[in-house]
Amino acid sequence: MAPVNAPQTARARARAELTVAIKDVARRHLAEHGASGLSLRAVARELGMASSAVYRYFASRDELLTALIVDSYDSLGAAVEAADAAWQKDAAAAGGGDLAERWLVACRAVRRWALDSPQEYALIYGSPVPGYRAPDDTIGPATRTPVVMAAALTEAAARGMFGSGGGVPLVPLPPGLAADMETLGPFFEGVPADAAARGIVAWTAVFGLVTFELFGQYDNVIAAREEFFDYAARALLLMVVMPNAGGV
Amino acid sequence: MAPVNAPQTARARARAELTVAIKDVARRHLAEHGASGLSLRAVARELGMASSAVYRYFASRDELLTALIVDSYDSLGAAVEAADAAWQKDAAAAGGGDLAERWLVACRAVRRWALDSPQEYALIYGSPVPGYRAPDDTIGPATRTPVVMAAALTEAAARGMFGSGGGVPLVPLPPGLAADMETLGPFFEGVPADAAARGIVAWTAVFGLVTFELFGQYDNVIAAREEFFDYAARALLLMVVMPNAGGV
DNA sequence: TGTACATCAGTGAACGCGCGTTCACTGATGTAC
DNA sequence: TGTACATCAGTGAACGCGCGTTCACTGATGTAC
Repeated sequence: MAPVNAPQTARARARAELTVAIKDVARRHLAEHGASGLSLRAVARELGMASSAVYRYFASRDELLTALIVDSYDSLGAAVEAADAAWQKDAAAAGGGDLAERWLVACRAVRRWALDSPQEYALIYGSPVPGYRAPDDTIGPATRTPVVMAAALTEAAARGMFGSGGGVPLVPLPPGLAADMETLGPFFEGVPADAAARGIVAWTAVFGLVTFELFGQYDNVIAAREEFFDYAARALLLMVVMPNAGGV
Repeated sequence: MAPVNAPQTARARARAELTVAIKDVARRHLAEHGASGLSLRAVARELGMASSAVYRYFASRDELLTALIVDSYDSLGAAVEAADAAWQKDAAAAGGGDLAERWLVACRAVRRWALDSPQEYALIYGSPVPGYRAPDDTIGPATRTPVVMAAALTEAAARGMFGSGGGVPLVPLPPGLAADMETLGPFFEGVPADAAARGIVAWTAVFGLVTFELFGQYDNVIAAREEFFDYAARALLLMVVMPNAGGV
């Protein structure tokens, strides 16, 4: 296998560039017409090439769509990771750092990204495209964001916020759910299973908030969007650490 | 204006029936091809009529879509109201009734309806149809479900679960959000503004849960769907009454 | 009750459009000797 | 370094399809007198 930075042939370089260009145009079309309105012909037209030429780069419309989905997950994941890295830097400087802040920073990064790229958000968290089945390539990129959000929890556990009991659930989980949490153990090291389950609820809820805001369910309901989102994110965090929250 | 049950002319009756038939077929097509794949021509074809004939019933594709959206909101609202009415009947018989149960019953009704009619759910809570703007007729029907969910909260307030302080927020809200909650006052009689705000978070989160389950975000994550949903709904309720939750 | 007219449902052809995908081809770029 | 061949990008025409919407029309139903 050639080294990553091997001198590319002109052909290979051109190919890589056009692949990116096609995706860029497709992304813009997505933003204007939605996923089901994405057309290979329109993309080709805008790039000034024959529609058949696009088939040298993507074998079908679905394959182009998959590439956009993977890119979107990656883009969101990178944004959240960057926000978390910034928090970690500050925390290291301050010798510790506020975990609630860490959670909030991740939540805000999700919301920011979604507001900045609403159609990409809709592509990955909105209604599934009818007749399209996402291949397994999307799983990895899709995991990046929840992993960061889980990190705040595991650090909370490391700091002993869930009590020295360690793995003993503070609220018993029904058996099937307990088994699920067992499987997810690696993502929640040291976190009691019931708190981890609530963590998944909180993760879900954050995307619920963003979805409602973006898809118009808050029109005529909530005007102070940012204030509400922050308040909600904080309340959800309290829900996760709930049994210890007596004095909060 | 004619009385509601006035003897209709044959023409009027036929019109009403065909209107329903068109919507029924359209709903089925929706379930198979999604909102953007809904085609007037295909609906007409299945009904054995000329595609132009549909225009006697709906002035455009968008108008048909609006009718389906209104129907969907109404269908969900009716399901949740029915579940709540059943709870109220039991509660009256038992002389009170468990409010947590009331909340749970409403949440489950939302989920059940969504699992039974996934494309209708996607139509109203999924990605907006590109180029389609929902008219104001949808607002009323859209309100039915949150109204029921808010009822559990107001009854909790009536029972004094938020303390005798009444309207005094237990956690201060930022000013813009406080103003929003002021506006929403009628829906949350007697409920402290901060608890009402958390109520909106919980409402949002429930739909977030349903959306994640339905749109595949829990694939390979949560297998015990029902157990998880119930657990989540309970945790969210505790979040709403949080400041009093010390012993729960 | 009977007739004359107005209303309405439904037809079928047409307009003008865009789509995904295939295929035989030309000409440029890359590679092996 | 130079030549011969293989690979690949891009073209343009074509296939076969479906769509929303309009329009002039026929014939049935409803209504006013």
